[in-house]
Amino acid sequence: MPALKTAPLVGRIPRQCHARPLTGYFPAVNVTVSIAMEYKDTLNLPRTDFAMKADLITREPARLQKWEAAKLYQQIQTARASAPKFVLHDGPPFANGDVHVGTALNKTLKDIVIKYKTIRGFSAPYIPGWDCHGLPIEFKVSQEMRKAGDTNADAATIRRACDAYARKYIDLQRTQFKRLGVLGDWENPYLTLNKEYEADELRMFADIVAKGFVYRGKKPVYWSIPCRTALAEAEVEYADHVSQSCFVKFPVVGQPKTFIVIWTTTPWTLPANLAVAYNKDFQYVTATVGDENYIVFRGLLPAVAQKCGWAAYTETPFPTEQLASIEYQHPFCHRTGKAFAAEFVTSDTGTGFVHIAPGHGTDDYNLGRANGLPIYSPVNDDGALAHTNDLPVEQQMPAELLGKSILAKHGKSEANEAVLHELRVRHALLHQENYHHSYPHCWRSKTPVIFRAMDQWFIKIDHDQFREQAVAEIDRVNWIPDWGVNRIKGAVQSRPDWCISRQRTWGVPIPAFYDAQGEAILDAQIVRNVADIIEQHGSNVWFEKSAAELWALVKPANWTGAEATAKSSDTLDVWIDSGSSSRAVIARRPEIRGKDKAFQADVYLEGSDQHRGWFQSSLLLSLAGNGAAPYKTVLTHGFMVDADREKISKSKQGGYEKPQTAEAYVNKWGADVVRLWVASQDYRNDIVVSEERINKVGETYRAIRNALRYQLSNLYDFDPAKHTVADDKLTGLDRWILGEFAKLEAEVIAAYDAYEFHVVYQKLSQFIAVELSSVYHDVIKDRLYTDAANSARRRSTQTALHRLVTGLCQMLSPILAFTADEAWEFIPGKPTGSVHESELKQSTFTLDPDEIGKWQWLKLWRERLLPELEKARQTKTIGKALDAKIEIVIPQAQNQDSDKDMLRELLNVSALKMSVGETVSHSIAKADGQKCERCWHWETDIGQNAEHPTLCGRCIEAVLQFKA
RNA sequence: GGUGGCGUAGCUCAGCGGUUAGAGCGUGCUCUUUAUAAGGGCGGGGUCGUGGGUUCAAAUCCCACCGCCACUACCA
Repeated sequence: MPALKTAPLVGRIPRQCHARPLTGYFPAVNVTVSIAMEYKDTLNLPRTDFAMKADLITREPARLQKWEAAKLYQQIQTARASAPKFVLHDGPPFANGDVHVGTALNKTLKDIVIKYKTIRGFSAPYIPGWDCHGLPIEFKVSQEMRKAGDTNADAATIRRACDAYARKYIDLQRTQFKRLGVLGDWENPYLTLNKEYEADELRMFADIVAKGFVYRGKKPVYWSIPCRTALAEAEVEYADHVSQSCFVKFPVVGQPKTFIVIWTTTPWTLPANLAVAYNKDFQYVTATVGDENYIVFRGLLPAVAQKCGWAAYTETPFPTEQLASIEYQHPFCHRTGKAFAAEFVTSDTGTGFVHIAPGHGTDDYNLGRANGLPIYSPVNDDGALAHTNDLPVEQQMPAELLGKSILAKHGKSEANEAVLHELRVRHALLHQENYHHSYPHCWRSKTPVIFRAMDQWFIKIDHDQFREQAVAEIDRVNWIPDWGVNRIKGAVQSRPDWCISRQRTWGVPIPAFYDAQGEAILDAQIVRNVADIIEQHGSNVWFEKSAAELWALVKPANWTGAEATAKSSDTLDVWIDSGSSSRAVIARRPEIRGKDKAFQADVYLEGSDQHRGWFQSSLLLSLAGNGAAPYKTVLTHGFMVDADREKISKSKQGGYEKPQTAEAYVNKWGADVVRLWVASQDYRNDIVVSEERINKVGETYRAIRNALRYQLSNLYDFDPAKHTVADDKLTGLDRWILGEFAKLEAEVIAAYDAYEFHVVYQKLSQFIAVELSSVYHDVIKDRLYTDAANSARRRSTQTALHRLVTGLCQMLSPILAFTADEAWEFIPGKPTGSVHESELKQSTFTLDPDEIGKWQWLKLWRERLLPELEKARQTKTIGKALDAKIEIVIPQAQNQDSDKDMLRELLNVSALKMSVGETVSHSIAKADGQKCERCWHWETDIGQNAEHPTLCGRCIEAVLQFKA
């Protein structure tokens, strides 16, 4: 119960009373200052310990401690044990670094959903997770070990260090997430490094292996040179890049001085050139320049001529069908190549001929395969040019090129330079220029990736109509916003086979073996056996034991295949880790297990980049391994962007001056302001991060807080059990606000249900500013303060206030997790200890149609008369509204005295006269009579009581009751 | 290049075929000192991205374009 600030003492003279000569304010009344203050003490002025100043920075951590001590999350779960279930499954953030604002946005949105579902009576458990494996951690750890002088650590040792590193950041991030007010089972999160998780992931993998999805193949994959590993689609991002593009002459065999002209942006792939592609629908021409003939696509000849500086040339048609039999000499290798028709050859850039290196591009690979070319990729793991076994050595690149590094340093790539030099000395280079375009980069090292063919494990997307099934499954899911469906469909429809092997140590091992011939052995039963031993010992067992030991442990009893002589050292793509959570978490944890389908959650909620990331990997794995999508609804949000609308990326290079950690924002504004800011903007678009915007949200926060404070402060003597007034006995004004409030509640609930939190924010803040602050709260001051404390009218208004503050706290609580709970504690007779345990049931309060009509009439008059009062104020006829009396003339007496009183109250004037006349009119004048010392109304009945000569009749009654 | 999203007052958002386009915040002026490091009132502020079209009527539907953003694509 809130402590009373001051006891209402009659007769006691407060200290401050001499601060101002009050006599001037009470004209025609001969009183002393001390008596004036005495009457003030008979007013029911607001009292509360709910502070005006939020002081979130200190108050929020204290409340957090309180929640933890009370085990609030567990209490809520227990209380909702038998309630209908709502499961939001957490996408695991990466266990590295501080919590970024973008991650904070995501977690806050999830928490708003969970808290809303909980307050609507659902059982909505939240099990947070972390993604623990992967390159960034391995990088950091290897770096630290190198600094410490340890350069020769074995895989198991590195992995133990990675484990410790991940756990350290899980602890750090857990603290930061909690600080945001996110409630959940923080003591039992799911971690992709847990051995139970790894085991379930491998069992899922085993199912997919058993169904024939997994194969080993040699095809071009994204390769990150610094990371020395293959990458998946989800691990590349696009960035501007300057390529050293060039136009190159390929001499045609048997036709001296005649060349096919190709254009490439990657000169380093020329040593891998095995063919040239053309488009059979194009018209080609021979351009003669001096004594040389160049074959190009006719439509591009002018552009090529301009670039290559051909001042004058003649043009003769070259029959396209002859291209099929043409043979050309590689410009610097001792081999020849052929031309093949291909549809992907376009007419907008280049020459109409595409240089084909089957080991370095998807189109090239497919064309090469179709025409029996070797998948030749003369690049080693270091990203340097090298010979391979695919071609006779004498046909491969000259020795000068060997060892040249492809990776650009200071804008120059050794390999490109060397190839260009080779072309120049052989007079094969027609033109060279920088070409600006966006190019895929490694998401971790930020360097351009290369396409490189090598032996990898893949999941076959077109296995057994799987791609079509996936697309069909996508249509069964509810995507919010609905354009998300196009995103993921596009991603699935166009994606190549999934390269799932990584040449790294910090990950779940691919439990494959090799026989003496080097043939890979991947068997579902073996994978399951490995899962079992990993569940016991953790995945390090794979790295600690020898191939022979492992083989003995996991070889199936009825094995008839080849004997293993070596084990795989590859690990699984981390997207397999997090993508397996439907099996390893949803189906595993009883509190979130699905009813119809054990592995299926109600909602996934992540940033829109996850359409090609977690949404996709989860869908593909769950569909392949479980038979259906792991979610019913997928909610997507945009990103945090700065004032210039640039994405604030976690891994952005260059960095920001200001730290973009959640902590920085929370420490400056408090979690509730951050949460309110998140809620305030339409998260389906990007969320703009700027001081200006957060500060504005801070203003709204203060308005909300003040409204709650005003309501609480006027309930200090209200006991709902004793004083609640029945609906039909409430005054018209109170019924009106409750009617408005019921409408608001319906709108807010609808907005929450549609996950449109910015609408919740708008509706709530506007209701507080318009209906409450400028109308209701302003009008009820008079009756709350001056009526007798226990009068029916005052209790009626308190009944309304009590309902308002209760409902407001509940509607606000998903967003203002701390403040709503803080205010809740001050509500007399609150139904539960914390607002987060309470249940928001939709109100059934409605106004009668004639009441609604009456209020329309009243509001119309209020709108009409307020500007008139302002005019009177400006001419100094009155100061405040109470100094005025108003007369209005209406056509017919459709309203009774009570309506007249209501209008007077709504306008806060001392007197209102209503009369019937021909035309509508109104007039404003200074009020008659004298100003009552206590309530400041101007009344004509002042001075009728000898004991209280300065009071009006109403106040005399109140004061007499007060004394009694 | 392709696909998608967005573009309404300084800011955040409503409105999504029908009266002079709304709200809050901010801003200017002002009242109040009984929510007081609070509260009230009044005012200013918008070619609803641009240009066409459909319609009696368009911010709202259609088309084109412009701008911003995201995704996508080895432009070889």
